[in-house]
Amino acid sequence: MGSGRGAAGMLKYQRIAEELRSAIEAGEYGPGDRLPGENDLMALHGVARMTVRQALSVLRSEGIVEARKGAGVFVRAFRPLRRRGIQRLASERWAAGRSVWSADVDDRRELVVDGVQVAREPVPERIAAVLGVEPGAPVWVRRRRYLLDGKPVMSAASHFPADLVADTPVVSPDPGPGGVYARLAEAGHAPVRFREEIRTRMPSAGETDELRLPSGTPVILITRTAFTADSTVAEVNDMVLDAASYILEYEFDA
Amino acid sequence: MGSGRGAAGMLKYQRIAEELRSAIEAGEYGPGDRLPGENDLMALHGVARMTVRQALSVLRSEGIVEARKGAGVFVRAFRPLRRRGIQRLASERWAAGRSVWSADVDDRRELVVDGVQVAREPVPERIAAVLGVEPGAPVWVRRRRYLLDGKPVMSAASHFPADLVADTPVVSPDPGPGGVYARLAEAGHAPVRFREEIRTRMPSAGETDELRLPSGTPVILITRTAFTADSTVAEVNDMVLDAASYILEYEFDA
DNA sequence: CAGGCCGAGATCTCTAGACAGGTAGAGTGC
DNA sequence: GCACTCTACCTGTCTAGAGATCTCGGCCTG
Repeated sequence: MGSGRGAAGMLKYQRIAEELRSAIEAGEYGPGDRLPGENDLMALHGVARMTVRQALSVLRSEGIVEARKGAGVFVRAFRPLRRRGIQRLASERWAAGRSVWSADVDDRRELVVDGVQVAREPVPERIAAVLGVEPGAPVWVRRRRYLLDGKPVMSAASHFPADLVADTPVVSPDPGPGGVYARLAEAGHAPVRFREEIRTRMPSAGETDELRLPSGTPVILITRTAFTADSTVAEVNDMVLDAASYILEYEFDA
Repeated sequence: MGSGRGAAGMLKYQRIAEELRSAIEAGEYGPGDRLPGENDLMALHGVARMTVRQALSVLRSEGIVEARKGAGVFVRAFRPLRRRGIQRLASERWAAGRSVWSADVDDRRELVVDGVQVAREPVPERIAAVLGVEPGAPVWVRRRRYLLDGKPVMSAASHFPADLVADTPVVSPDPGPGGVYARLAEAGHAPVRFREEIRTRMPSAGETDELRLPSGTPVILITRTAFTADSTVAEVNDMVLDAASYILEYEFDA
């Protein structure tokens, strides 16, 4: 048969995708509901399996449905956290001994830290210049993952210049109340200014794996640089967030 | 043949995708270069066309490759703009009569405005609550698109309460030096505080169309709310950015 | 030399069928 | 009532082939 513009000027797989999409938008299928299966759609539209699969792959890559092998195709939900970029780093917060992250969760949902690892590693090239150390020089790296309702929503790797944090609680797995910023302050390296750089792209295979992302979800990359009063860099924090789990917020004066 | 784990524990299409991916990362194919075509890959790996296509679709959905029908599959480039969220809205800037957007382009590349439209429209539901007007009430909407080297990288729609901007240059296509914020200030509604909310997802069909996005590129949604000194909302600006064209930056004190 | 035509080659769409492997509910046995 | 097995169903992978449609460079004409 080949292709050729179909009846309504639309390709078959586009027609099927469009029909399902508008059914979802109309609320016929709510979050978590199962869509008709491949076999149903084949019979319903009189097309081959691969055509139905292409229609479903459109919806998957748009991130509005998620296929679970052996079970079916399901409508995805969007229930993001709100991450307040500026207030959460206000110094009263970490000075008071509260964790920086408690500012993230607006509902009663809980972010838990998973698998903290602290190690001395050679500095990645991209970060060496920002930290102001020689490429390949050792830095301290704190890696951890954050789970929401058991699902990973973010992974982070903080990089500290080795001479700044050696023999401080910053390099112990549990840095104590107020987090690493409170410890940095006690060591005379209080962060006074932050820069956050944000970009977004589709995840690499490793990121998909680590955050257990369904296909069709982008990741948000945030690189935060913390500056001390004498303009040295105390930390470079590389974060990878599940885009479907976050809304970022920045509030500031003109 | 069916599937079943292949030789190296990897599926055929994954093996092909992985091979191409690492060749790209190794620099064998630079930005803009053409990859081997479907027929070449079929012959080279001894697989069916659909299998090669699935491999290429993995790379496309990762956004590292872009197919041009009739021509081939090409490696994509990533040359983003830097958008400084806070400095660019500092009041000295628009008071001095400079356009807000000149702060975006760091290189010598130029952002040009395309197709400004100003109209009175019923307020979208999502924005009504923020603006503090009745759902469906008329508001003034400024729509425009921004092009970089002829390619659209962002579209924006600013919403103003009707009573605030009626009979001001804010609702004329060309608001004059300093942009709409300077005009709002002259009308006694100078923005003194901003909130930007950021989220990210795959684009809808309309967004793909308007920004001419290749598949595999997410969009960044920024909603900026501008507050005046008496805490009323002067503007809600809904922006859609091509994620491959932007790095966002926010810099602030602890 | 400019401009249009044309064809080779590229991707895109679609078919019909097959097997692999995961899921979840029904039914069975204790 | 509980745990286990079995099975029908579902998605994932792959084949071999064919027509549609777009691109781009070469050729030919004026």
